[in-house]
Amino acid sequence: MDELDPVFDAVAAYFSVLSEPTRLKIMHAVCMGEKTVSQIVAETGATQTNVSRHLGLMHRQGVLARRRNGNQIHYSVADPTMIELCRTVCIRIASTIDERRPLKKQLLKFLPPARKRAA
Amino acid sequence: MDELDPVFDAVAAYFSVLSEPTRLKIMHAVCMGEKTVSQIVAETGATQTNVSRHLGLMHRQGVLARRRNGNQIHYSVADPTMIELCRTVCIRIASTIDERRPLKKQLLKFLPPARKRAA
DNA sequence: TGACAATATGCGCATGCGCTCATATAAATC
DNA sequence: GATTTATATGAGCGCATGCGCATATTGTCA
Repeated sequence: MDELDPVFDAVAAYFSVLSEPTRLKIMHAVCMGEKTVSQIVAETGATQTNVSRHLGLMHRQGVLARRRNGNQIHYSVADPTMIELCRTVCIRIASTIDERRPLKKQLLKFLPPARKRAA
Repeated sequence: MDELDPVFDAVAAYFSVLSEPTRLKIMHAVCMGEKTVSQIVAETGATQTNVSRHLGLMHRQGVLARRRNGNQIHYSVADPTMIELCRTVCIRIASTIDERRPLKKQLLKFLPPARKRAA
């Protein structure tokens, strides 16, 4: 089974991107369209340094795309699979904790209106 | 955005389970049916201690189900969404690294025969 | 009851990782 | 060129986590 090690490492690295609350906030911020670093900082409430670090990491991983416009840099989702995974997990968690209504409602906010009904 | 913090934490915790190679090996070992701890240890090549730790964690998270049979304990997948996520990521990674054929072939091993053709 | 097999757990270590402070780079504006 | 705005980066800290060794727990069988 050793020859599969690089496979497991790659998959683990992929999931690692989404295993951090701040990065998930960033995904949530840019999933509807590209955003400036400043916008992301404002939306997430995280430090500029910290946001920049995570953005750099996500860009290196191929998750986010960069676009420079003068002074500022716009980030957008480069890997739609990431969004798909987030939606899947949100649906799953929402169904798991049916008793906790407020949290469920918040989770469903992540779904586009169309799929909100389906769930 | 602060009121969404518990949501992001929950989603991050969910993905965290899959962000570790050894736990992915365990998922791969039990995804086709329940297995004994000893069997999982043999299949993954990891230490008994380490496997037991990960199994306990995954069980506490609701990912795996336990079943005691005399001396030994059988673990099985309790959350099918986890498998779905793994398949999604495997497909994604395989398509990303088209040039690295050997790795791609190994990734596709994770898919059931039916979907292997679809991908 | 004693010995052996299967699984879990306390403890300590080492590494990774997220975070912050200060500073560096880059572009715009004066 | 100097200042201001926007973003990135080096250094260091603290904590979480994966791991292994030894040992505890639980069950089986003689």
